[in-house]
Amino acid sequence: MSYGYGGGGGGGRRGRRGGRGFRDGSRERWDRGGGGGGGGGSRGHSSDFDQHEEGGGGGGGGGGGGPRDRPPPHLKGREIGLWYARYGAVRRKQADRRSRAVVQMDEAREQHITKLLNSVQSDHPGPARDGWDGRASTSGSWRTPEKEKPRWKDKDVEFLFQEVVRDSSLDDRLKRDLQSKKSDPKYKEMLKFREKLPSYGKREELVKLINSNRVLVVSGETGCGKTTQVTQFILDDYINRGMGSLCRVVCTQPRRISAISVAERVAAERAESVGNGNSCGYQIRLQSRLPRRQGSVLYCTTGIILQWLRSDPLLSSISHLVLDEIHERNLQSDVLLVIVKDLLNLRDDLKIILMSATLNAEKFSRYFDNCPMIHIPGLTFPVEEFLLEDILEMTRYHPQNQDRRPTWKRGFWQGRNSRPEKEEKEAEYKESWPSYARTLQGRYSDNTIEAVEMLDNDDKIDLELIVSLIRHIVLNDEEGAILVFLPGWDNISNLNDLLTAQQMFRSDCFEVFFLSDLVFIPALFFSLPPSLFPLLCLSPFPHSITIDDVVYVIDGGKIKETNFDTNNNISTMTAEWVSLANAKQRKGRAGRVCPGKCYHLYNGLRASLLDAYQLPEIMRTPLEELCLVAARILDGFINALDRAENLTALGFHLARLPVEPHIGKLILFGALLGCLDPILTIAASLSFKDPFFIPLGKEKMADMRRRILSRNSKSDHLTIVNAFQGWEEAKQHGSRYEREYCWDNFLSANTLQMLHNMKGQFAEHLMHAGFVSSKDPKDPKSNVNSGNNIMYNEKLIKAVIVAGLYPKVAMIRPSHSKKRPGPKVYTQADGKVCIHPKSVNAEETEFNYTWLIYHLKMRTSSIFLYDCTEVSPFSLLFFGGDITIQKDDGQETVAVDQWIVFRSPARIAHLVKSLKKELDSLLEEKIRKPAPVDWQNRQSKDCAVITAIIDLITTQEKPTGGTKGYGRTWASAPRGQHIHFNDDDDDDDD
DNA sequence: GAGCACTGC
Repeated sequence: MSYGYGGGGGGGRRGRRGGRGFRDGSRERWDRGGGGGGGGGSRGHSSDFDQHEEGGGGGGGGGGGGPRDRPPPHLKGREIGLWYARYGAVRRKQADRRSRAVVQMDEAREQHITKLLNSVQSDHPGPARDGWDGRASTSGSWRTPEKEKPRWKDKDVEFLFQEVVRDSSLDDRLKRDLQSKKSDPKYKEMLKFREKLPSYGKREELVKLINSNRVLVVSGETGCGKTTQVTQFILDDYINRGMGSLCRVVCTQPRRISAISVAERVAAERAESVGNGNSCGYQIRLQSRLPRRQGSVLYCTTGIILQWLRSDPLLSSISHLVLDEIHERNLQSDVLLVIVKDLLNLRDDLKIILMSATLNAEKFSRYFDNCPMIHIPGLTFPVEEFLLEDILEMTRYHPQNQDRRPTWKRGFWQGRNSRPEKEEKEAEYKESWPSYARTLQGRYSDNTIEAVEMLDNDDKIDLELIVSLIRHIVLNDEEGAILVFLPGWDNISNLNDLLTAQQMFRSDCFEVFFLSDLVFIPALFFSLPPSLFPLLCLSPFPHSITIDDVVYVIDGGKIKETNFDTNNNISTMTAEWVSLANAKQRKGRAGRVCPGKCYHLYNGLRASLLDAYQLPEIMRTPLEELCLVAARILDGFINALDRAENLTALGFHLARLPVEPHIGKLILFGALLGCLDPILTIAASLSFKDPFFIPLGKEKMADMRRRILSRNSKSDHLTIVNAFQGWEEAKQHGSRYEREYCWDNFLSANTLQMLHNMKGQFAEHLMHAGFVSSKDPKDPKSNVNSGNNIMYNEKLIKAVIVAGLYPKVAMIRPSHSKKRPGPKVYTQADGKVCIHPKSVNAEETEFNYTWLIYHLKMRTSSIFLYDCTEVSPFSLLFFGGDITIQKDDGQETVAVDQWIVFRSPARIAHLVKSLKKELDSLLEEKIRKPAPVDWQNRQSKDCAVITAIIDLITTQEKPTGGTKGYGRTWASAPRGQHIHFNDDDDDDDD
């Protein structure tokens, strides 16, 4: 008989899901250390079980040995399942207790640390404050760092602070230049093109409206030329009126790539090169080509403006601020809108131009007190639309292979909505269905009506239907490219497989292209014949392709959406129904050059229930991220008002780093603990993206390369450090080696270069703040503890990762299951979670310790930890939360935040706790008065305490390695006490 | 066994 739920199992499992809920079920499993040892007692109505527990549990030799425990014979059905569930919980608790790592240190260290503590503790009488991250402290030392940091001294930015001052000789020169341009053949040719744009026809009206209003909304679809023309109209109007020097237009773009390409386009239209002090330039993070200070147009990302606001809350150097693509409702553009509205009260000379798609232009006008709007027509051809029932009728398709499993057997989260509004929508849909089905009768065949109903019962996109539709178009319609919108890579890959399996699509006349950057949704690009698309075939940059050749659009009806589930406090990413705005945008992809057709894979009822727009990002984002944006802006305002004393010292520094708080903390610790270079690599990749890519079909190979690069570190973060170091080395040997290295290891050279640049930016910040003495991340003075070129200090780096990312901790329980390899992982809040398959730890079976630290956790098909690093007890004790020392069931333990429990003699635990207090107060002091640690002076208190801790972390925890299950060092699970779980034991959680 | 999309003096 197998362990788990036999006959009554299904019922038990469903009951747990439906009844008390996922989180309650999992929370029970946690041994909270302090909270009463006997787990069974609190819920025990089953005396049979309790007796049994006492009899079987005390043996101590592990569960693997004796005869299998069984439920008492009088229990039946569901009771048996419940008995096993409780039995399993107690057994796990016992096993966890047995498997707790032992925290110890050798006698010499113990004496050394005792002595050290005696010598330093006299320095400050009171106990160290709770935690140094500001959670509990209200003490005065948390106030602003004592010396005010100098303002940013970069040349590029300095001029932005200068107010626009009229310069009449410049006015004259700009006017003469513009006049002479009119005879420049390049300019004239460009002008011919510009004059054909719909926005050019509105030139005079636009200029008039901008000059006579403080805020103007310009609406118009992509392709009407508003992004490239409106800025130029403003500038040229000023120049022509002899006041060019007073004009400085800044136009924000949501994406880096568009800021560059639009600036290049505008420069070309003005027969100039971009930047170089000319009339048009761009600025994005770590990359800029700046125009002249006065009489110019600057395109930049929205984030750049948000950063400027910190130094110059009034944006005093700008005369016109143009916010482009605000209909997208990005987090950053929404935040900027709020700020701009306030800014209008402080600056009566600032002009604001909001550019949006037509769809929601009015909303923005209303937000700005019904400011005037102007509409620019687009240049599009009519597109005929079809709904699911039309498609089924014309293709005579009948669904096969429908998922007929009962709903509860499908994935747990499938069909579950994070937001209550979506549940309501579903209910409304179900209620309206019968009457809608009646309206179909007579207009459509019975076959179609039945098929619509069948497809309605399934969440998945029917890819066979898409194949059938593509066949129909190819056989019955005019020639033209077909663009398919699908919500994810797996859909695209599967559709590609289905298509290429068909004889008719294997001929040379057809070619399938993948575009991943198109309108932010992976889309399958299907065309005939391929000769129509030389760009597609030749261009190494898919996003530079125009899709003017698309005549047919197939809209799968779904879009991937990130959300934040406030009930369970977790980020999610799921495929949801598109909004009307999405559908319209997809439809717009057909008919760019001739009339087109658009096929939506949802029925008329669904169409009537679609939301007008997606919920804006600002409503779907975790508060942490929002607060950060707000804090950074407010920091700028507060600073300007000289009230920075409200920020803690740590907050003060974190607000200045262009990263989220956890990563900022990581960076500061990397500097303070002298291992800057590797930590900055990790920080850059966590805040941007990891440099690995996984091509479709090469997953296994890519996994293998990553595992090799991990060098058995059990760490995705160190894998990235290794990859980065390998890349730096390869680059030194020349670009051919660099290319080969990247190719062999599935690395993106572009991403690695970006990481490199970001590291430089971080180091520069640290230097300006006073934490390090050089802006070179590799400076030896910043890396005294990094290790050497051949071997970096793996253990210390892992400890610093804990310092930055804590409390994002997960617990590992071993699994020796053959059918499901890899560790079983639990977090305190979510219960069982999965390590994402791209992690090097996804299938790891040999861990040295039982704790992981991670950065990104998201719920998609399951709850995944996307990146993780195995970490040691000492690193959690010194760099985690509050330490408590207590006895648990006779065991002497030391725990971090009551949850992460180790066995440790009380004597040692107290020593560790005192040393951590010293570390906290020292770090607090360092952050309050930033200064590089003086590693030369080994006698200094800083150095002595930090060195003692580094010594403990690096020498007192030596896993012997090479064994299965837990590490077998005396600092980990003691010999002879390995935990044995049965192979079928991993069936107990969801 | 899985990868919507962006962004940061």
